[in-house]
Amino acid sequence: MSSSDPPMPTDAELAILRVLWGRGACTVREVQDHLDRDEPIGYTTVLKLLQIMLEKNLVTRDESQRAHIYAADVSEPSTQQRLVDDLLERAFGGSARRLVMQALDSDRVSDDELDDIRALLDQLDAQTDDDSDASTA
Amino acid sequence: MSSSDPPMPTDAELAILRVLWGRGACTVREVQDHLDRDEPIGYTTVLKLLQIMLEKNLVTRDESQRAHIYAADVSEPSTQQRLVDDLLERAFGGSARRLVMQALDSDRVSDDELDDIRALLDQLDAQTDDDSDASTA
DNA sequence: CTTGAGGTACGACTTCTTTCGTATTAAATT
DNA sequence: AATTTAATACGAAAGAAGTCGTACCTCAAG
Repeated sequence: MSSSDPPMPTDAELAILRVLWGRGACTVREVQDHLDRDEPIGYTTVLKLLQIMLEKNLVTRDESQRAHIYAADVSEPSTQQRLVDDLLERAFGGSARRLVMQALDSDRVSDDELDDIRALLDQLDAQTDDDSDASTA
Repeated sequence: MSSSDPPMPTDAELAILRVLWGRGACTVREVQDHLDRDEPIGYTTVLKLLQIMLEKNLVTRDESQRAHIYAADVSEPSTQQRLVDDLLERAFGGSARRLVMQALDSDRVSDDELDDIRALLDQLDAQTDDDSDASTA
């Protein structure tokens, strides 16, 4: 294996990844400028974090220019999936149902979002049916 | 304020809370015996964690017996809610829709669970309508 | 050539979490 | 009463995460 299992990003690393996912490859300064934290964060702090993330293979960097350009080396969905799975294990005993219910039961979900989710449910139903059909074959 | 805002439980603390939620009030030894960790964990470690959790108001204890009895002082749903909200902010930019989709998109969800979730969706639709009516009053 | 702006590298400090060793206390048993 | 057993309390070490200061490098402008 070469880089099969990237480690779970820490809090600060996740904040940086979110910038890279949102804006694409960035210099250190760009990342710093677009982190939205409560507290402002020093330039060298961001730099150091990116260097650590490079070692962990969470990002890649292009050193061809003087200002190195960093890009995410893990995808947003796969990272989110790992975070959700982790929370699922740690706090919900693996029950996705209960996690989803907690998520929905916050007041953060709009009607439109509910519609979207309902659509996804339908789609999953179809998939699950396909699966069971396939598994009986 | 007296104890209005309990802090977010750490990993080890959450594991302990899960024992207390599942089994009700416990002695230190009971907690230790029912923690399912990869590594076994020392008695005094559990004790120390519970003492810290007591200071943080995550648990209460009954000292009337020689072996103190600890009980969760935060509820499972409210804690789960806070963990979900936290993940929502940190990784999903507050979009519950996307979190739910990640959660559902794992292969962990059965048909029955999907039905449950659909039922909750319907219920939420009703609630949302009620809320908008009420908020105009 | 000198200087200064803007970059990288890296060590070190702080705080938080987890862990356990050791001291002490209290009860029960002999 | 003495001893053993089982508990609590507490200090402190080890590790991880986040933060920044400082040193150094490079290039371009004067």
